[in-house]
Amino acid sequence: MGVAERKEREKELRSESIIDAAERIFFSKGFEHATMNDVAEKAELSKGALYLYFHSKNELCMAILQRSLIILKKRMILLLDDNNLSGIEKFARLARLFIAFAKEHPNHYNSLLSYREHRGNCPATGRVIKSTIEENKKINGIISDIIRMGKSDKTVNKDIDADKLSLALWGNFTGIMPSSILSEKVIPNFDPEDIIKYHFELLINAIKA
Amino acid sequence: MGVAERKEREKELRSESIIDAAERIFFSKGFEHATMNDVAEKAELSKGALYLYFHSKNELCMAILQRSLIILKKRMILLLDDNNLSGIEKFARLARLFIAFAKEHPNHYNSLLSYREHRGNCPATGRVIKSTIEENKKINGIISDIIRMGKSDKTVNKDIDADKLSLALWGNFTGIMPSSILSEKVIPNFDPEDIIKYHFELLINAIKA
DNA sequence: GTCACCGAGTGACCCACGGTCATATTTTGT
DNA sequence: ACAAAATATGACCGTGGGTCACTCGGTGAC
Repeated sequence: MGVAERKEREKELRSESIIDAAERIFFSKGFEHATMNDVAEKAELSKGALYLYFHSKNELCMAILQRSLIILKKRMILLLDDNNLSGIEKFARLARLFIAFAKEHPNHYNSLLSYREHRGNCPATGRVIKSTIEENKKINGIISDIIRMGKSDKTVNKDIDADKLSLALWGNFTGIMPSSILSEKVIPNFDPEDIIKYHFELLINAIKA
Repeated sequence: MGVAERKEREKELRSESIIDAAERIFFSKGFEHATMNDVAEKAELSKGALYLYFHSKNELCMAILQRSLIILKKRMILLLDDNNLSGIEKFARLARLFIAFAKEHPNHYNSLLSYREHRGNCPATGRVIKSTIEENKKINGIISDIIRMGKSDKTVNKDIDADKLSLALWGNFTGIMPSSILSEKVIPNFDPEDIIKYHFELLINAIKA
């Protein structure tokens, strides 16, 4: 009697295909100017059906954000598991990883930045919010692990607080890039990559053993 | 014939009083849930009149954001002009200044974080956008000046790039705090202050002469 | 003093859009 | 075969940003 299981699977698939549609619409028109009707049409469903899967436009957007975190996480896991690199080297590569992610997935990177905008309008108890937080937790965990790895192999100063530094880095990632948008008009030839790289250089100097 | 001048002044005053009203409404209800009718009522004007002064709800919000930058700038100028402190000491106090600003003006700090949300929907040529960018430029300038001051008085390593570090710091400020909102549920007893302070400590270690 | 003019201010109105719900359709269990 | 349950529909609603034809009072020319 696998009917319940099959239904579950199908529900999951529908949900994913709605997110697919939402990504296309939101990424091309922008969240503000995209409508739920647009999404419904792209998903080949009626508008009402969307609300069987997501509480609101904002929650749908959070689902996209969650995907972004997963993409990023996967890349980070590859880095974490690379046995040819010392801890401090992995740390250094985080800079490149962040930049590459933002360049290769500009829309997903963008979605990360509007977290605040959507979070407030989602029911805090919803499954989407919960699993998004879960992903974020994992990402912070991976950064911490990399730093701790550096402490183990003596390439990172043993007094460094892995958890705090991990959070600071995440702040940089979600802060420097957008602030660059504000600054792009201000500083001629401004290059956010450059800023991130420079900042990492300073930090590496500060934490190496 | 001071009529034109008087009218200009009055127009300026009206504009400011609209921003006053908008601050009260937006800060108490949140941008999303506040309506232009609310603002009009608080400003003792009709809704139509608001649009004589601001192109859109988003532009009105940018005007608030600009105020936030001005408040922050004033505090930074006081620090910059303090003759009792060395360059590196001023740099160190920036951490406290950021934290104090965010604590004492939580709503204004918040408004800074929604820059991206509003920017896209304002005419890029509007006076509000232009003067907001101007303020941001000044703030980055002040941070750079502080760092350069440190290089002059030999408390900061002469190889430090003041402009890049300035942008990195601004990114931290607008990144760590909001990321803390995401993380608050993740890390028990998470304290964003702590993260900022810790991050500054590392940087100070990295840049001191 | 009069009067045409100008621009600030008004608020009824438009309409796009998020969200709902009574109803229809399909699937399931017996 | 048929009822019950699950899934989907789309007309409809309310809200709220933004507009515009109009009012009104101060201004300055004569």
